[in-house]
Amino acid sequence: MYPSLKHTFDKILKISDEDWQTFESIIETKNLKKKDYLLRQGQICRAVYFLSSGIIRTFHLNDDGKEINTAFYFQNDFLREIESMTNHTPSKKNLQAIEDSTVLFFDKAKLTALYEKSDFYQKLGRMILEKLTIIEQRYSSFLTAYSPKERYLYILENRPELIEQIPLQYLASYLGISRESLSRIRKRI
Amino acid sequence: MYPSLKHTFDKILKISDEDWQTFESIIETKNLKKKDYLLRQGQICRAVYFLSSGIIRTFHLNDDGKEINTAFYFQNDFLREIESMTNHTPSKKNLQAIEDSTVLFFDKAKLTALYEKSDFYQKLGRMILEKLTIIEQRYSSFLTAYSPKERYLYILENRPELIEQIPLQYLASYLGISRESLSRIRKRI
DNA sequence: CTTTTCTTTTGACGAACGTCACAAAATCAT
DNA sequence: ATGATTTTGTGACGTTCGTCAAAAGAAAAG
Repeated sequence: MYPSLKHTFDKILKISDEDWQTFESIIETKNLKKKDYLLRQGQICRAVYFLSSGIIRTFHLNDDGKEINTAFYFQNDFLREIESMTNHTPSKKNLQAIEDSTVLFFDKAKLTALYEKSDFYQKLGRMILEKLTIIEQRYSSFLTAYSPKERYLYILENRPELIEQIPLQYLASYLGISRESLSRIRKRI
Repeated sequence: MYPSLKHTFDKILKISDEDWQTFESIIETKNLKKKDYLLRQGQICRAVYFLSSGIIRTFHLNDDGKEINTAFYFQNDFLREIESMTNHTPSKKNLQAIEDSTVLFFDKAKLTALYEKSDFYQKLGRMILEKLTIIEQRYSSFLTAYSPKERYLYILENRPELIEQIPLQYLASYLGISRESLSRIRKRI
């Protein structure tokens, strides 16, 4: 079961049959229709999520009540909603399906129990976090190092799936600009 | 020895005398004069750093050759230069002292050996990474959710030490704007 | 197929930004 | 102390941005 998750684990740190069997037993599944929420602002996040299929976005509302998108997830991504889960605090962010999606999730309490059982999970958890931290660092460099137009061109070059599959109104705030400005940047090619 | 590091550890995860003694044995120290580099772009980062005293900045050059500052570190901060260390790839970033600084560093190979010895270090490492990831997530939200002026006001309110102790020319790129624009925002109060 | 709803584009306008050049102020080194 | 260097502020200018309002286009619902 869950071959794509197993494959994703294996790429990070080869998982033994035994460890995988134990891990499989804590996996739960959730199906989301387009526009369904996986997590809402204010809720406490109690699980680690792995996107099995579909597309999910992270967004929050700024002081003006405008939606700010800070992440888009595709197949085989781990969702980076660490703050709420780690600190047991209400999430500032929403996780919402952009397309019908299937999410695997691993309950935090069960995961903690696994951490005690075998070193392996602890190590895997650390390595996944390393990857997530790197992604976040790259995103903030991306936002500070480039102008709006350069950011769009960068995405066009390096993450075309965002432009093809994410509504432009969502993508705009991810690029740090308004909907209309993104439209005009696209026009200027 | 190293009371502030021990205290910082304890706040994250209570460290036993035994674990601390083992850990102490791998600690090394580096003193930096103002403008000295702890790490240069292109070098491979081989240690985790903890800033014992002083101020350090992270910056890199964008395509126009302009310096982009993406982090400032103060006393008792862990430095977030994860990508190069984790992936053994040349660093894209520079770590440079803004003031005379003392850095504790923990060699990656020695740290890995500790990870094998006791679960504790593995867990501590994971928890530190969780904190670093949260910081990075907040920074990117900060950049996308607020206008340049709002970003300055936010820093003024929440991180006044940046405005007091970081040269404005460095702070500007951290806020995602030009030196001159920051100067004008300050003028408009 | 048609209507409704949602998304993207366009126009107009004022504000803010980046850039270049230079001036003023502060800091450093001798 | 004083001259050199670095940092910060200002002026001018063209460009791009955000906003509001409305139109055009695409997608969803009946």
